[in-house]
Amino acid sequence: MRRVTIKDVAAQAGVTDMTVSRVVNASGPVSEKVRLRVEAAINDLGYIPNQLARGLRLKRTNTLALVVSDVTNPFFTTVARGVEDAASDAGNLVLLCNTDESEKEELRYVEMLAQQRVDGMLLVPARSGQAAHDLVNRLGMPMVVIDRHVRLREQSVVRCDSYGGAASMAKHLFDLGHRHFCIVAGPTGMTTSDDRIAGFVNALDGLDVKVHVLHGGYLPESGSEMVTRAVALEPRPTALFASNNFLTIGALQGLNALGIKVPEEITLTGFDDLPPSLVTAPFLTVVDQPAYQMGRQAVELLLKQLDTPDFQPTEIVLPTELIVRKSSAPPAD
Amino acid sequence: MRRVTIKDVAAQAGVTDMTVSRVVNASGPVSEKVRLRVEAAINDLGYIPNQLARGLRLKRTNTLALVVSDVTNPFFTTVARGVEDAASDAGNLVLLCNTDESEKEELRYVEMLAQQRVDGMLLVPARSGQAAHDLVNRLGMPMVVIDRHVRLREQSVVRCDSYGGAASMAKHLFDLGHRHFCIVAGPTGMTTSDDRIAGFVNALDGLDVKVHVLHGGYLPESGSEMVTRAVALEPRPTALFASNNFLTIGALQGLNALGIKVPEEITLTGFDDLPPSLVTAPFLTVVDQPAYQMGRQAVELLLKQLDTPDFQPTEIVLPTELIVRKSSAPPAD
DNA sequence: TTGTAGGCGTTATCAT
DNA sequence: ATGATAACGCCTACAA
Repeated sequence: MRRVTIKDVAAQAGVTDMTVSRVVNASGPVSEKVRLRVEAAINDLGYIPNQLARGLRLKRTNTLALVVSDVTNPFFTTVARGVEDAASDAGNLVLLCNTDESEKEELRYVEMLAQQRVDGMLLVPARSGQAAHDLVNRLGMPMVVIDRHVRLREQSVVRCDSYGGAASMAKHLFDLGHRHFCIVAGPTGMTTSDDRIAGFVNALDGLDVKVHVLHGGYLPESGSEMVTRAVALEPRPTALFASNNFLTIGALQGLNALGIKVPEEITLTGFDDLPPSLVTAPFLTVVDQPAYQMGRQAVELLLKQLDTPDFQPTEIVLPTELIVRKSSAPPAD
Repeated sequence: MRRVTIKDVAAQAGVTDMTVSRVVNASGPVSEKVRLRVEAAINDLGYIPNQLARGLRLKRTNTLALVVSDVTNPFFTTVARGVEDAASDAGNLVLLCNTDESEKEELRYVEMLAQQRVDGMLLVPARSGQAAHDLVNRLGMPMVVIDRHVRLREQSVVRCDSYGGAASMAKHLFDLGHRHFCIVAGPTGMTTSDDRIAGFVNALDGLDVKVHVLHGGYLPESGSEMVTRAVALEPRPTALFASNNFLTIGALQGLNALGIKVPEEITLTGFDDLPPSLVTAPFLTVVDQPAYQMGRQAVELLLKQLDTPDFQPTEIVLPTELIVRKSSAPPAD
């Protein structure tokens, strides 16, 4: 059950492999007559070009890698869809990797991907992402960072205005009359989370308000856990701001479990919206980011980088949108 | 900026490439002294084995492909996570492809994946999936079909008991007192959908009930659209059963838009649960399938198939679970 | 324990 | 317009 090679096709068509190669890739002059014969042979034999051999020769695999913390998070799911669509449009395949925020996993994947000679990498850095970033750079692998960025490193990034988005949320809540806030955040060190905290806090700078910041994990359970700490603060904050979608959902679950009504007893807001296809009754006031577009643009940037020598690292910052819904209301008093 | 090859390492360590190969793959005897020298050279030079060359020689790429209709559907998102985890555990990478239920796209991907010489394929067939299945078979590519299956073809499948799951739902609704049902289904031809309809209908066979079946697309909008048709039926059905998660959500959105209260005015149920991390207040009565496990087991089956000559097509049918929640209640009357 | 020869399936380059 | 040659980087088989 040997695979059909270019030589088999050549023999069948009575030419050499080079001629077949020219036909397959339209990479050189071939007489009409010969071309037809070769095409017939290709169909007869069911020839499938071997991209391994091709890649070995051309140093190009038409394969990109997407490394995220967890596809299961709808934000990343949507990013992944954008990435796959844009890659597919350009004839590229996408390898998907989940790190679960582990820098060790991240490094392991980068190494595997380097071995696979992927053409480029789309990376959502796990935590600080320094080590992975340095490795990728040392290997000279083209890369575009998505969502978060890596501090103190030159890099191409496609991200959102986390700072401004959080600031707009802070203003919204302040305008509603809130003066005592609690930010439910993930681990420190992620630039998005840090930016969101900074944006929120600085927007309220100079005003007579109190802002607590709680740090925890990045999964819903952690949101639930932090929210029980938040409502135990004295005096109890009247408005909560969670720094990502999983934390927001976890916070809401936690409040439900505690029997605390949103927004009657407390206001809950967050970063990241949920896709309309997942929500029957949109309820949460959130800062939304264009996840799908982030994925698409990251790929476009990466591909441009691939065939531009001396490409300069580029930063693309997409705008966020404040979506006001039922979960935010004036404080009860 | 040439890449370091095995020969560079060999030269640096004062041995031949074969010896380096033996060290890298632990594939033959190497004296302690030489091994240390080679390892030092590998580190010095930052050698990264080229999997293209390796794959070309070994005819093995350690890469699997997952072809689904849309990762954005939480069912497939979860399957994808299971696939990636299991593949990663075995040192494999996963290529992700979205077909959007297009058989043309499906074929295009299968062809690209064959060119990449992936070791095997995990396929959720688009619609009937016949053409893709035949192509994969003709190419002799190992494959495991997930979720749906391809009619009249021998194949390895990991799927759920759609028939039994739907039957248990029918019984649940009948026991609540419902006698007039409407099934909100996707396009015909998908085995899951067809099985769910059959399971539901047959479970009520011989009983004095009425069951309407509506067919449409597979996205939420279609669920909304069908539900407006459903509630216009005379007499209006008292219980709805949607054949997948997107249709269920769409149906609920549609009912909300029409101002029809669930479950007070109508009972709404569906197939597929939503991950707990996405839902704050679980509400829908559903038949749940173990999506993550399906992904994992599919990979395990595929890997077993890879290194078992004459592997016999195997079918794994996982049980479903009826989860009764607030959206189902006795008919109003 | 280590090395030599050859080939995996392509394509760039140069020649005819 | 077509062909011969060599190389991409690695590993199997065999020899030393």
